[in-house]
Amino acid sequence: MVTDVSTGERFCGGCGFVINERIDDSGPEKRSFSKEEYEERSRTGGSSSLAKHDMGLATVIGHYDNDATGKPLSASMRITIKRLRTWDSRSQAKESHERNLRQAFSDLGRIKDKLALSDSVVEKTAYIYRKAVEKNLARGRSISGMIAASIYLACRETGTPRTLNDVACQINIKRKDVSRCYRLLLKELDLTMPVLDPIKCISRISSQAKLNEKVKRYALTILEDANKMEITAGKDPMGLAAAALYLACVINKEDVTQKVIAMAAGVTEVTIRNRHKGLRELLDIKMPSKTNVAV
DNA sequence: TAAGATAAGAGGGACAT
DNA sequence: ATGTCAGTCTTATCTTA
Repeated sequence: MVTDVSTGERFCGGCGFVINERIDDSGPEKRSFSKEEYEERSRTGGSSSLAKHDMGLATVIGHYDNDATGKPLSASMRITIKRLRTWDSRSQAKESHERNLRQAFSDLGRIKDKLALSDSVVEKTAYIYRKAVEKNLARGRSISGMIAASIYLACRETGTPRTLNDVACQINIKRKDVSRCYRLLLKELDLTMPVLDPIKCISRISSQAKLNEKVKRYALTILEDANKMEITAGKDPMGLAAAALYLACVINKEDVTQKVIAMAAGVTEVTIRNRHKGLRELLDIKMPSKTNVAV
């Protein structure tokens, strides 16, 4: 059992199931939500403003504290009705949410194997997806898109190396749809994803491409310099790391092609070339005093 | 064959209207 | 809310060493 201090939720540490929510979760936000829901519903049967006053015939409980004849309710009755109203809207919202979750989690189960996800990633995905559904972010969007974004998010959080492309391909949807949902989740759930650490990128690429330690360290110093010169802003960290590694290879006379590194980094050779060019210009400024290496 | 160059196209952020 | 703009990355094709 874990308590999320920021939201006050208590949830199972094992499966991410939310056991109970904070009581003032149903503050002003909730009221406006149920009102919308309300008008939406009442529109199915004629004029909306009339439907709201249809003297108890609607399937939802009206939000005016009058009785059938229009007279105000007594204080105690008002409280009773208020509670009924809460449960009324809650049960309706819950039901559709549950349907959505069932569908989503059955999808998740199928995808888990395809992407070789660990259990903890799956749990995290489920937790994220639940939050998304609670916030009504899933409405009007495809379940697969949201579940894909949740998976990607969970991977990023747990440091599981899966690219946006990996996820999108396995779920059979377009990459851009996943990334759209992903960004939405980041924004709406107030999550901040640390920018991919170039250092981690370097070790990942070099292990994938089987590069030696020396090159790795050299690439790191290149990246540090690049950071100081502020030419890294807005660039794909993977591409940057790949270019630094490539440059380090060239300088150290390692026989590694751009293609190998590009494959390992998941970027194209062109990107490596572009970054590579920039890095070389940087080195030309600062190299001459140091080692005089032919490039 | 690997590396470099170039061009067209896509997706997204910033900013103004 | 919608359109425009600059910058990035990708794909594809051609040239060069």
